[in-house]
Amino acid sequence: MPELPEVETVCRGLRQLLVGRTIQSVTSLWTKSFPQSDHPVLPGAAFESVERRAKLVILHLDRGFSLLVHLKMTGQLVFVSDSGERFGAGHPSGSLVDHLPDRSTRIVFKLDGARLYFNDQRKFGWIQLLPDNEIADLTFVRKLGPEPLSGAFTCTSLADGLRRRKGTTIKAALLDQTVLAGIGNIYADEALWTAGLHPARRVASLDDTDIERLHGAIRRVLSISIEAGGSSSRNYVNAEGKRGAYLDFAEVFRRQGQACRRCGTTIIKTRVAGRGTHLCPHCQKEFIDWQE
DNA sequence: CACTTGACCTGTCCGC
DNA sequence: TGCGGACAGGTCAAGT
Repeated sequence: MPELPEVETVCRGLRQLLVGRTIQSVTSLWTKSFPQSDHPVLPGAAFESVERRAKLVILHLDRGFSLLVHLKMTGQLVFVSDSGERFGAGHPSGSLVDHLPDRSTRIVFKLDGARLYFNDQRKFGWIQLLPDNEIADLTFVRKLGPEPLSGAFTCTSLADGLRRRKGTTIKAALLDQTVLAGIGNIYADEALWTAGLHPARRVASLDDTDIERLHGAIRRVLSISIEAGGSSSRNYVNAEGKRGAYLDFAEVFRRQGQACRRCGTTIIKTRVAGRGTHLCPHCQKEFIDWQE
């Protein structure tokens, strides 16, 4: 599930817990999750820094290599110290991952004094080891659009990105990582409600004001979620195995049948761009493009 | 080129 | 209670 706010939250946690630690060994329980798990550079390598790009976790090691981790739908990176001490136990949003490894555990990094678990129920996620200087050359990294919370993401850059997707719906365009990086199904729905735009609106029908509202909505929704520690959805946990709180504040996602907090109309769930889509039929009017 | 669909997997939930 | 089918937060490779 993890989208930008969840991946950002995981990265912030790992930065505190991982940097300075050394990998002692790597155990693979599912080869396809990390085909290079027995690479000779790994034992003895230390974590230097943690970075996020789009929904990608980048763990920089010394020795000039990095581990790239994509959590896809159900991936988790959970840090557990050898003492068994549970970080943040008793946190209000609670709900810890209990005993690791469990049946979703695919890769175990044994560190000095701790373990890092890569869990992934649906096995879509992956880990890749590669030299630092090759990260930027990866095709899918090169194609990524701007980071929505960076200065590079402006109304103009959004309009430029959308120009390439004029023929499709605004929801499909927001999910396109080459338009902007890091939005997934939850935050697409949330941003479109915030901007008052119907998900099935054709990109070509948006005017400058619409794009301006959408730009602001994207930034606001993502910032609020990061502050809340990401969403509280089923498969997402942060580096300490805890859930976030964002869905407590969600306006439409998984709120079908409940009242819109802006106008009281019942939120509906439908299908747009092949994905479950939540919207308020009053605040997000379908746009009819008249022509004689 | 741009858009849509299917595939990758496991688990859960819902209706019969 | 069991079983089949739809669906789940992502993204690529195919297809049109």
